[in-house]
Amino acid sequence: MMTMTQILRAKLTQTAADLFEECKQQPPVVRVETPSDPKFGDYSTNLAMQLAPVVKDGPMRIADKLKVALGTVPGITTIEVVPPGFLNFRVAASWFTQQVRAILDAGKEYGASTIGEGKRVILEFISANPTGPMTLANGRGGFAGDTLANVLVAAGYKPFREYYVNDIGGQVEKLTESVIRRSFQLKGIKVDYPTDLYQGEYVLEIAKKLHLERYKLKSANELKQRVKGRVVKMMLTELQRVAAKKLGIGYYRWFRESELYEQRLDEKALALLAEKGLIYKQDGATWFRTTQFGDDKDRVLIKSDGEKTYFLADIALRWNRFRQRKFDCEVLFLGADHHGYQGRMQAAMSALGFEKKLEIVIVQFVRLIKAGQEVKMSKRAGNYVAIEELIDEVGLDAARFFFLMHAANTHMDFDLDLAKEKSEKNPVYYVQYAHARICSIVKKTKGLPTKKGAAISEPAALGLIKQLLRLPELVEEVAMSYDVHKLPFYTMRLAETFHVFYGQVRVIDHGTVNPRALELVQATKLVLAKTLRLMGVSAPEKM
RNA sequence: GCCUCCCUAGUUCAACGGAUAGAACGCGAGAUUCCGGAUCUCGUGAUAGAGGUUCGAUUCCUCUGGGGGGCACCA
Repeated sequence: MMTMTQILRAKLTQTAADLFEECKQQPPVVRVETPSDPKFGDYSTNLAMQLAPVVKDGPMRIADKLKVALGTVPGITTIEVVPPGFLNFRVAASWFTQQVRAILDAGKEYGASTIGEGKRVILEFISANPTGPMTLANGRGGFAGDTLANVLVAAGYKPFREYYVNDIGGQVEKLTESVIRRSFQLKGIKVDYPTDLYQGEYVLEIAKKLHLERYKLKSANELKQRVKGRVVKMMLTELQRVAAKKLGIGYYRWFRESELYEQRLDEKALALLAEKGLIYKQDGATWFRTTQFGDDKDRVLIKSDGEKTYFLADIALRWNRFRQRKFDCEVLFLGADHHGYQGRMQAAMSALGFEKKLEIVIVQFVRLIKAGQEVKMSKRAGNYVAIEELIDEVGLDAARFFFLMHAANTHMDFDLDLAKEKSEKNPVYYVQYAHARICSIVKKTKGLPTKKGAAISEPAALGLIKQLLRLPELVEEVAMSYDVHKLPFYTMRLAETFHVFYGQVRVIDHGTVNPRALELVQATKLVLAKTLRLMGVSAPEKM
């Protein structure tokens, strides 16, 4: 089903091309909006103003020409030209009311789009090191990534959720060392515990579960090797539990860094870069000339001690994703502390011929406020609040909604003391209440006589239909911009519009049902539930 | 010092370069003899400062001030 914006966009593009020579060569990008103020019509475009510098004429004159050339458009009753050059369209009430039927007919498919063209896109998000509990920022990135994946499905892409596990390397070594030392301490053996080891409580818990005394040790090194494997496994299991059970995120795959080395993809990546003369040795280390691709400085791939950097692994990983597994593109969600990583990563992509395949979304930190004071959090020091605790406190729906409301690139504050109180004032309940109310109404209409009602044309009803019609556009918008925060704002708007409608139009009137109003309410339920599902938030029947 | 993100109402956040800058919470005043008052209606109140580009700037550019995060052979 075509939305009115799609119809108008197509019409206007064609008309502009017919009218102006300049538009034949390069078709203008036509934007059609739904103005907030009804006096500007139901739909509006600024095309004439955009065209003014191109065709070198006044916006008002262009708007007039467009209006005349457009002629009549089905469903449109009037076209107004308004200074400084807007074209405002008014839609027939009958067209709107017909759309309700169309939404219900589309059912679960309503809002779906084909702009994705079946492209396979891999989404990597969270990917916190398996060295401690997930942070609030991890959760924030996780909700955004998961939601975007849902939207991409609706937009016709084939998304693939992946968690990249750094199961080897310095951080894992450090955690293992931490666990071993804690184990000794548990047995009453005095060992020192340097401050650069992991300080969190969870290290003790792992140490308790490990029962180190059962190991028959030959050497400290052997102990470490055997413990390491188990520590990683325990941490991984824990992360998987939190993701699935607490965050409500289902990953298709947990990809281990060690898999890359088992497949020798690091060597593959090195060979490719060497072939292009992009590698050199200095001070015993192997360097990659990322400066040739706009990076500030060259980067190390293999350290002088023979250890491979995560950067090398990340390059090998892209080879795996784009060449071996043939993904068309990737969206990578990174914490703000990694933003300096973008330059070298994109440089590597250019070097390997993967230009524009990798899109990086930087998710800004969550600042925790406690008793009016900012809490400085550090994973190593163990003095931070895990996302799991927050969800236990306020519930998954409230947590997801709250985090999703904030655009990824803005810093956000989270007041922990107000978490509980805030959860009751969380707009998610406002939205869910609208859904529950609708379910209740629909249930009550069962078995009641139906009144022969004319089409509904109350302003509140038309306003509600207009909101419902926004969903398909929203899905496309979010799929292209990754602005998932638009979803919760849309549901709030939709719920509000519904509540207003509820106050003005009766579905059940003195024991009889107005069938047109009932249809509209059912369509609203469908759209509300669909949007909430995209966000991973439940749509309760009652609350 | 260099790079980057942010600065909008008392608070937390919205607004592809468009028309009167929107919500939520807070505060103040109202609304229901029938569908869920976790609702609705009205009021309160903001673009950090100075320039620039533009028909038009919260949005783009420059400078200033304030805050977050980077600037490793860590991730």
